[in-house]
Amino acid sequence: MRASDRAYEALREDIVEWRLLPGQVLGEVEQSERFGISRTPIREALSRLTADGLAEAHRGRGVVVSQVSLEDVRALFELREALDCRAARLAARRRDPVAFQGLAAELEAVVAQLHGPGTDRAGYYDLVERMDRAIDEATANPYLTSAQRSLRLHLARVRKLSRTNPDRLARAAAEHAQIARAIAEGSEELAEAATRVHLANSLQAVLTTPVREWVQPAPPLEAAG
Amino acid sequence: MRASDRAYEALREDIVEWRLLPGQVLGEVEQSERFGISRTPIREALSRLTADGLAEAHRGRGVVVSQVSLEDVRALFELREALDCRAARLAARRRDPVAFQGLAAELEAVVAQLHGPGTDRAGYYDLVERMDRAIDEATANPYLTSAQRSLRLHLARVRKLSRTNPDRLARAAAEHAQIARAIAEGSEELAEAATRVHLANSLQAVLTTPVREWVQPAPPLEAAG
DNA sequence: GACAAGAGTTCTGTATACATTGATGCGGGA
DNA sequence: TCCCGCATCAATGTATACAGAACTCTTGTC
Repeated sequence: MRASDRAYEALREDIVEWRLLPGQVLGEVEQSERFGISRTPIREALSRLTADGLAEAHRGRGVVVSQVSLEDVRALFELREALDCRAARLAARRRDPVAFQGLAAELEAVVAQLHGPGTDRAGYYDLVERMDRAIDEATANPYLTSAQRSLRLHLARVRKLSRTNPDRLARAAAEHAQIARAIAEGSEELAEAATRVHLANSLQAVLTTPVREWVQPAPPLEAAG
Repeated sequence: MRASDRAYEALREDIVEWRLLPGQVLGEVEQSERFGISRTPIREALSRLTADGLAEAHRGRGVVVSQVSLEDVRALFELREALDCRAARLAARRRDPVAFQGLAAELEAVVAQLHGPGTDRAGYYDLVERMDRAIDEATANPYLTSAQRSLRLHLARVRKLSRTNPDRLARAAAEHAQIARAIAEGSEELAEAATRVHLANSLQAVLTTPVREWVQPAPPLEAAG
């Protein structure tokens, strides 16, 4: 694996996991010393982060981690509605029924399990990721999948801001199961409707959950680390 | 302006304008000699092209211009329907009425002019570009705009494949005028419907217009020029 | 004659040195 | 006391050298 790939993925994770806060300056020399590699692969990593929208190149001041505001959350969910609804329709049209029946069954099991004592967040999130991949595969549209990939990066960052309520987790799983069933049945209308319901509830949950701070304070100029 | 920016834009134009054909290998040394700059800014330019999807990094064989197939056209228009319809709705909701009334009037003038003797393609394309920007501004959604920017790059490349029929040009202008009027009136439903009509007709036009070749032949290994 | 193994060559990936540009802080003047 | 301008400096932008890997051509063997 290339050094630039390692640096890119590490920095991306740091930003998504809020270990690197918005406004943080990502100096080339600083990061190259941190990873023990030269500036060249760091430059490529920062370039990719900028293309992803996770960072912005400020002329003369280098690359800084991008801000996330409440307005961004609205904008992200607007784009998500456009992409997810279309993806759900296309997936329902071209899906492998068995695959989505399986996902629906697994999701139902998670719903039942989340109503019990244990809360297996990791298992649920893994299942959602598999369902996203299954939808991407079913849509058979690399351009749509590419747009989704970029969008999910930002959504993951926003999601990490607030701790999802356990009750909401169970309801989200039930909504995902509904989407999977609709796709398995091949009903485009129902798949889109179920997606709309899920997105509306998800946005509601994000907006009503207490978050740390939407607008991060100006970070210290000296590097954290 | 940075050398890497110049190289990126020049290469991007070359790909969109089909001066660089799919499968063409973009060697770092070759391109650096062509632009008279070193490999470093060329690497950054190629990296951006790869992020755009206009080129692909082949392990060991460098960066090559990406292919465009009939399947890609279908996929692009599927994504376009998702993005453009949502953008039209949002623009109708948040638009500046005067701006879109002005665009509608200009488009009507172009329609009348295209029905006459002269065919001012450049003027029409410039007007469409201004309308795209106006919609981007009205949606007030940087993530949606970013997705549109990427998509339009690929669409421009596809569009250059076939010469648009003059009759189709006039009808397309009329459809654009319809969209602008709907947005100016603030009717989300009508804006979306008009967009759907335009996209269906555009796709139809692309698919029925004789094109050079959808699948380009394997390019010569030696660089062209 | 065909296939496989090896050496040569050419490419990418990385490191580092140099140039250039923008930021910062100090001093002078209004 | 505030503002403008210049010098200093630090960080980015670029060039180039080196290392490693992949492809290709050649050669030998079956």
